[in-house]
Amino acid sequence: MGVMVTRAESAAATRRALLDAAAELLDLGGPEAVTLREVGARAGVTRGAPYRHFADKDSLLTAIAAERWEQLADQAHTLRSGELPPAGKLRAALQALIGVGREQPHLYAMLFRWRDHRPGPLGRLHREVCGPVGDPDAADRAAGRFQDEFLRIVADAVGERDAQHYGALLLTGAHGIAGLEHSGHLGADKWRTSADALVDTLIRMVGAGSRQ
Amino acid sequence: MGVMVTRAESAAATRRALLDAAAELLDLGGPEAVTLREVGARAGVTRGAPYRHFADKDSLLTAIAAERWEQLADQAHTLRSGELPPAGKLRAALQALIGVGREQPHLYAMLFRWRDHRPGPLGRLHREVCGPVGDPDAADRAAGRFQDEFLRIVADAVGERDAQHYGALLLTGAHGIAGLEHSGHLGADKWRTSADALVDTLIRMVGAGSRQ
DNA sequence: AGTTTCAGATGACGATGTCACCTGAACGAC
DNA sequence: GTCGTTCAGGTGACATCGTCATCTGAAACT
Repeated sequence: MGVMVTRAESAAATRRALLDAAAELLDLGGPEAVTLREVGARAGVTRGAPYRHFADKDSLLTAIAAERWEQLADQAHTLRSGELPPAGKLRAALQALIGVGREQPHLYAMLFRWRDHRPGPLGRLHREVCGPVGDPDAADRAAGRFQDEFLRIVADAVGERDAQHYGALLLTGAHGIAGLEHSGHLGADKWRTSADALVDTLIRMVGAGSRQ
Repeated sequence: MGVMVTRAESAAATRRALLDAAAELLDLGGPEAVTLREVGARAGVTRGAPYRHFADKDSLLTAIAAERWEQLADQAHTLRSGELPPAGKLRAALQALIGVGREQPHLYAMLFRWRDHRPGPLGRLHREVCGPVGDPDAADRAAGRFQDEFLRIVADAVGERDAQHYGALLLTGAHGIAGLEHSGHLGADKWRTSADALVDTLIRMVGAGSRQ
């Protein structure tokens, strides 16, 4: 790891610093707190520098989500080839997702955000001149990779036949648990239960339902 | 319905117009599209008028969510005293929630938003002088009313014993289904299923699980 | 060495949330 | 009925934000 000299190395380092700074700000105060000025300042550059690496603010946030999806996909892949029992793998995969929602709620919201895929009114043209800066579909592909891994885990647990239906049921279930836990609508005294208990019940029910 | 003359009537009409305009803009383009200037313009007033009726933009959006929760609570109440079979009531209640997510996704997101309960850095003081303008806890109370009604429906369907646990499971399930349907992560070819099918499976499983 | 490329800096613009201040009409007391 | 009060709404202003056009200096290339 020599000193940064080449322009490519320097640019790559800046891009990484921008991503890290933006991710930190996202965790702290949500998308609203991710101002390009503050991101640039924390990365040691100025306001407009991010536009050399990302089409706009939205692309920067999407890139962060893409990296997290990659992590989750790798984690699921490792999990799949592990030695846990099938139900245990299911539980671990769902808990991994819920864990993101618990520890990084703002980032979690980005993971399941509507993909606007906005072409960019003017930023698009600007990027066409300066060349492409990032794959806007990267997040979708990474999310797809996680879903594929998860689908395999489900198939190993409940069989290939209904893996898709039950997989969707488990995924939506975990997503809802993460969402209501975060919004505070679950921790109230009204529902005397916990996210962990709900996940376990969900897995148990799916297991029972698939065996009959 | 005479002509508006009294100041109270005029103010109430303006408040209603502001809520309607904001709700429309919210449906069209999300919270970002709800600009106080445009809301004022559609309500026939100017920029700063909303501050006479709401502490800030966030309070306006919260008031919209509160009204929708009221509707949902009333709907659930009517449903509870209806003649549908218990499982049918469950299905209708969950579908009502999912329906909001399907037809008014931005509003739906507001329903389950983290309640910041921000006291308002300066707007709070301003409101203390001009008097309170709206109950910031109204949304929470209305949401609680819906949850109470739903909890009763669940208890009628699966028994009082595990109503809380299974109620939470159903609610989180529906919430997750609504969320993934909206984000597009469910409609993909990967998960060959539908929101309706998932809801039915969920209810069937809960019914089976509670009977054993 | 001279030319080109390009990451980053800078100035500027429009939009937005918010506040302080102002205005005119409805309201209450007499 | 008159007069002072209250208060819904209008207006100007400010800070902040995303974004774009333009500029600059150094690395990269010939």
